[in-house]
Amino acid sequence: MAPLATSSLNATENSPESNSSEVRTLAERVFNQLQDAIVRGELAPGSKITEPGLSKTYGISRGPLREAMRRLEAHRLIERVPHVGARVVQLSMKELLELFDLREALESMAARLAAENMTPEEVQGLRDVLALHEGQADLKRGEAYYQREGDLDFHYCIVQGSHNKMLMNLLCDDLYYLVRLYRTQFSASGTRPQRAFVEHHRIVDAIEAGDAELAELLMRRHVSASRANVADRYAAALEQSVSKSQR
Amino acid sequence: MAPLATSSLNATENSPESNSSEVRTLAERVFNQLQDAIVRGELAPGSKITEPGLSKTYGISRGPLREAMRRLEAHRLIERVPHVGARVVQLSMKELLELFDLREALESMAARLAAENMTPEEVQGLRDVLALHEGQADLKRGEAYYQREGDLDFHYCIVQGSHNKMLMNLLCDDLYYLVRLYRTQFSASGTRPQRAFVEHHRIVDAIEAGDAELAELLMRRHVSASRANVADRYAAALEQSVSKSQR
DNA sequence: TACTTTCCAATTGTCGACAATTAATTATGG
DNA sequence: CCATAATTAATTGTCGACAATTGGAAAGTA
Repeated sequence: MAPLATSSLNATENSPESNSSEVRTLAERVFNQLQDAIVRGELAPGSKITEPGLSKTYGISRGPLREAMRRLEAHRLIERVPHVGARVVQLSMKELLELFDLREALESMAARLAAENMTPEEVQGLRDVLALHEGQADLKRGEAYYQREGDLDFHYCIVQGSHNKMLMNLLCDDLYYLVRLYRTQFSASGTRPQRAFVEHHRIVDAIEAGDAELAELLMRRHVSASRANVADRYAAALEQSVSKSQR
Repeated sequence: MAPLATSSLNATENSPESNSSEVRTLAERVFNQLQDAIVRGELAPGSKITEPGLSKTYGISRGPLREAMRRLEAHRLIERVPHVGARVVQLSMKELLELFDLREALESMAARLAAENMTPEEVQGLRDVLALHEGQADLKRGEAYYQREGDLDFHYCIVQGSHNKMLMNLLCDDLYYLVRLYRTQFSASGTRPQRAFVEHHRIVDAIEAGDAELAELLMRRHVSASRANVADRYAAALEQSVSKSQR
């Protein structure tokens, strides 16, 4: 399995109409487009989306559109109520922290399995990904590396390395889209500079050494620290908005 | 949140047409029917299901039927290929073991959270469920308690007790249907008599005591033991079929 | 006979129209 | 003026028909 060449994740093409050679059906294409629009924040969280509206916007009939919406619902990117309509999900902080708890349990497991099952080629691919990110501008500027797409590429690779298909489906097909969504919803350009990057390296070291226990532990800490950081920043923002309203 | 009164799980009505007062749409109803048919094994694993066929069988048009099938696909009960068709999933042993790994990670987490968050009323509900099962015939006969629906009720309650919505969705809406499906596919009337039942009691004890760490550990062991049991039985069956073919 | 090519039947994908339900608006009475 | 009820507009649910794609069957050739 080849390592991810670029920071584009999964099969999430960029908006330029995604090459039609790979997308075999209309519903699939509009699903990708909608998914992208939601994750990027172009469709505001909580906003109501209507079938005739989208039907006109994307120039397709309601048939395939409904199919796309069903898939969005399955991925928990929208919420539907029978006979009422659909809205773009709006993650509360509670749900966001729940999401982190899930990631902690699942990704630590993924790291353990990766340490047991990853091939040398796959480990090298992991290192390549890290090297690639290392050269990127935003990391050099000491800005939020771990909050960017690149971070997910790393986690993505490890999940692939677990060789557990069910886990791959769960994390990559379901949860990671929510993670990306949150990053736009909370405009999380967080500041946890090189530390996350160092942690990534340590995790890869453990995986390469085949130390499953250590890899699991390090990944659990890594996600947990990320969670704590998000919670802290949220508490701080809340504090600030409170003091501001008292002024 | 009231404990489950009976051994019927979730909203999975029995085949008797599920009362239409709760099901608001045709697609939803046929989704439930199909789900039931698959989990019960009435639709053979790996068999191809065709839209016109089901359309006639259930007496509805292809529109809502496709919607139901999309939901089945999201729950991983069927697999669809564009322009080709859909088949009922057929779990390999490898995937089944992967499923158990997932459950181990997620349910141990659920047990920990349950120990932290469950209300006394909910704990009482858990005890009621166990008491209910204790009186059932199949347990008394020493038969496979942990392989029956009742077992899932127990796990279901604990997941609910975690008060983590994301976790609840993941386990109850996605994975548990697969677990039930496996039980019919592998005709797993396994023989792990009262042991599982005792383990259940120990877990509830830990939860009631608020001992999160212990609850997590016990649940992890419980699922792991169940997994090992399944793996052993499979290996034995394989061995037997091999020696039989050599005869 | 074996292999390729052509054709056809069946299934899936897409569309537009109609029915059912909901939310909002207006009308009505206290 | 407010609350309640009837009406209306809009949206979702459902249906049947047509177009596009696939897999296999039949025909043809080496």
